[in-house]
Amino acid sequence: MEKMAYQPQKIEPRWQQHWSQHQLFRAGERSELPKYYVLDMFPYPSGSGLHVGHTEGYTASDIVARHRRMKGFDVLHPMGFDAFGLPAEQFAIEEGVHPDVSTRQNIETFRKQMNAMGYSYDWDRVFSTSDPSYYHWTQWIFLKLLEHDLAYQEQAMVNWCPELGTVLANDEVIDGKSERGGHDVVRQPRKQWMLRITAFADRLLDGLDDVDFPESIKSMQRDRIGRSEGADATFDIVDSDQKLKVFTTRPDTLFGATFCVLSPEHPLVDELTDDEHRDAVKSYCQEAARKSDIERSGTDAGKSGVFIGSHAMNPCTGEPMPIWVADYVLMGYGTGAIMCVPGHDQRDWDFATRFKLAIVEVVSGGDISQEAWVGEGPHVNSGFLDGLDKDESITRSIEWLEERKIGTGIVRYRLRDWIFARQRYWGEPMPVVIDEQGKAHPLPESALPLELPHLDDFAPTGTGNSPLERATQWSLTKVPGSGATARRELDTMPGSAGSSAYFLRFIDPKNDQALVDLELAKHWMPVDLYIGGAEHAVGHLLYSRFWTKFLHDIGVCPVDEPYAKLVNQGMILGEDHRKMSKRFGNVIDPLDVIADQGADSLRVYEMFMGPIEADKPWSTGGLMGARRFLDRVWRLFFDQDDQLHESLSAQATDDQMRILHRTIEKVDRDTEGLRFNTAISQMMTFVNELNPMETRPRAILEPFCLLLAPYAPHLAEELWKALGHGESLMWEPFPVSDPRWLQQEMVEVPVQINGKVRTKVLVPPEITEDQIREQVLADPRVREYTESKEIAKFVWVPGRMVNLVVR
RNA sequence: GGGCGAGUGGCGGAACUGGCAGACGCGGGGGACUUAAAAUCCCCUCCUCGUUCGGGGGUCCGGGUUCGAGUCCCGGCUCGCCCA
Repeated sequence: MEKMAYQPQKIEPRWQQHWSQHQLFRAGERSELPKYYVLDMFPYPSGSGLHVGHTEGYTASDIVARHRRMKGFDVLHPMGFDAFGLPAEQFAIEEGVHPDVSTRQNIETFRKQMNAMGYSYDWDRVFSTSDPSYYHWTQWIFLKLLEHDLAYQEQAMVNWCPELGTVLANDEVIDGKSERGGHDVVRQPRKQWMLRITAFADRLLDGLDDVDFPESIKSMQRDRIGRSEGADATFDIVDSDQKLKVFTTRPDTLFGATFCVLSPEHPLVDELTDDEHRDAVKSYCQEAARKSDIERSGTDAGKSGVFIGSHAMNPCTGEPMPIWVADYVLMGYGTGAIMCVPGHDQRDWDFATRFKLAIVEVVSGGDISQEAWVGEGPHVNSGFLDGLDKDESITRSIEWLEERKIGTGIVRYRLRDWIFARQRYWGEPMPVVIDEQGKAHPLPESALPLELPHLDDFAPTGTGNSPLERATQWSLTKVPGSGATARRELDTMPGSAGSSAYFLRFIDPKNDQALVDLELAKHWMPVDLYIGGAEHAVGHLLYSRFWTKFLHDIGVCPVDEPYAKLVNQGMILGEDHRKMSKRFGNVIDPLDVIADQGADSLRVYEMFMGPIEADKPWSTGGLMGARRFLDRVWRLFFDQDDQLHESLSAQATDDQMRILHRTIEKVDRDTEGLRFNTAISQMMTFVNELNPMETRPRAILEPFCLLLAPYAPHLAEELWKALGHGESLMWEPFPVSDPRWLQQEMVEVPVQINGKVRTKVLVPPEITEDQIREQVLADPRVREYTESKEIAKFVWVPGRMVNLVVR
């Protein structure tokens, strides 16, 4: 007869079916228990399916979900699909399939893969952002934003990508190319729907103090928000009635301002340019328009610029300051004009040196003939600020500006409002109609969801208009409540719309009266653990935090921070240590791995590779190691003929109890702390130590089986059943370690002499200092080193080590 | 240029609040079993001197604090990410 051994391909599908049939992972069934909400960043259902990078994060969250269930929590662990947006649409266009069809197909593939991994999602709650019953509420939130004056239309400079036929968000543009496809992107003015995220800038900043996110993510968000305190100052222009408003973070250095720089787009450029300089300025501005913000503020910043022939008056010194145009000053930030203090700003110093402009010292402490002095020191050459330090003189200079009504203290942000429109087909329709005067009217809530009309030709129009203009029937409508002719808004929402409140919808996915029932939301929010890639560090996280704060304000969401704890899983690199990519041919498909070694091996291997947040290279050998570990687990339970080991009924020995309880303690603590790699290494140690032992007592194997369950759930179920249990172990209580078995009878204590380990002594853990001192000094090895020497010091760290300082 | 993070065997990585550096796994070497191979099991595997016991060195580099530093402090180098 054929030997069974461990055959994951046979047992895994069986248990997946069992779990799904018995709906074992439904949340909310045990509401008397404390809740735990563990969420993955849901995926774009792309055509290429999941790869092993996705499965790393999903496996981690699944282990946490399973561990928490066994620890007595009611766990909400949902999954859905971020189906609207560019990736799905580009895929559809490339394949010549309607996105509605391709999205469904792709979701089917994703679900198949996720099931094959053995993930314990509550599939009752699944939705896709492209489902009308879901985007109903995305549209509803938009109406609420409109109602609260947080959505508005504006002529704005946008990133227009002719190839994709749409406007892109700043974070979808990298080095002047589109993130998707690498197409050229140009700056263009266009009337756009915008969301006033800037109104929440301070709250988005302050909220970071209260959440458990990686420091790097927090600092990226702080950078993006870019709060800076300073002052606006208004300068007179020599021989002109115009005034020039500049923003500066260092109003205290006003006495050192020797020139001003305007952005090429600044409205006064034309008026203030004299005839002599007009040609040069004009061609400079045209050149600048071709560059992206990133190029302009990049490393060459401050290397170019032209004088326009006018001067502003320095209000402190009364000296004229030549006005220049330079492309490193951006219109989108501050007032689009700056005052330059070359003595104390390196970029201004470089510019002044290059164009031979005056450099004046106003803060002492450096040598401004060599470089700008950006450190602190008493002010000099600064009239009423002389001798004051930085903080004091900032305060005084702002007071001085305000007294003279030529300036004011102000806080500015780098954060821009959120461009909330795409000229693409595959997105949420805006619940808005435009009347013949061009005025926007919101739809009533009763008209939601406004369904996306079916279009056979959904490709971008190429004119900059949305493909929805082809849906003429759909587009033609009336102004709600008036009967006046109108057309629907043809732009659709951007990709990040659907993911900005989805965590709320998972709580109550079938509610057709509200986004989410408030009581249920109070129960489940916030998300206790959110796992996903760092690529969403700013965009998605900032947007969803913004929406959460807004929904909180209008009483719809009980919390104002959605995620209590965030973890970014690292990248899985190819076996060649390069980023996994079709180009390098180093992509690993989880389904192939599952077919070869089983899902449990893949789960255990990915968790064993290293810390969850680190980038780690794939290793086929490493995967085989995980498989061998599970093989050894199998053989721990079964003999050669696949019969349970006869010694199952044996009494557990003290050694066995100690190794078991050490393992329980470490696996529990490490799983809790998301240190899955060390939890697994402890289970490996357990198997290695138990393997040569004579007996395999049930009292040892059963708890181990439960420890293994979150990591290798299929194998654990199979073993649990073999041990004679009729029920799934998914809700069995997680083993608890007994402190009595954590105590060692004797501990081996290293003895150092002058910091070097020379010998070891075996002592009971509760030995006193006097006792161990006596034992150590009597030790023959120690005596070799102490003979005829003085013992200057005796250090005893209880239970850890001894150090003798000998002279 | 600024911020954040990282640098430990041939490789992935361990090391609690300063306390035996290299757990666990991969790879490599040797052995057992086998007609043979695979699989499995056992032993060795940081470098170096040494026959063994043992000695010396060793966590990117240079200093420091400490009885004791991978861990803390100062200075430097390299890499990664973000911002400029």
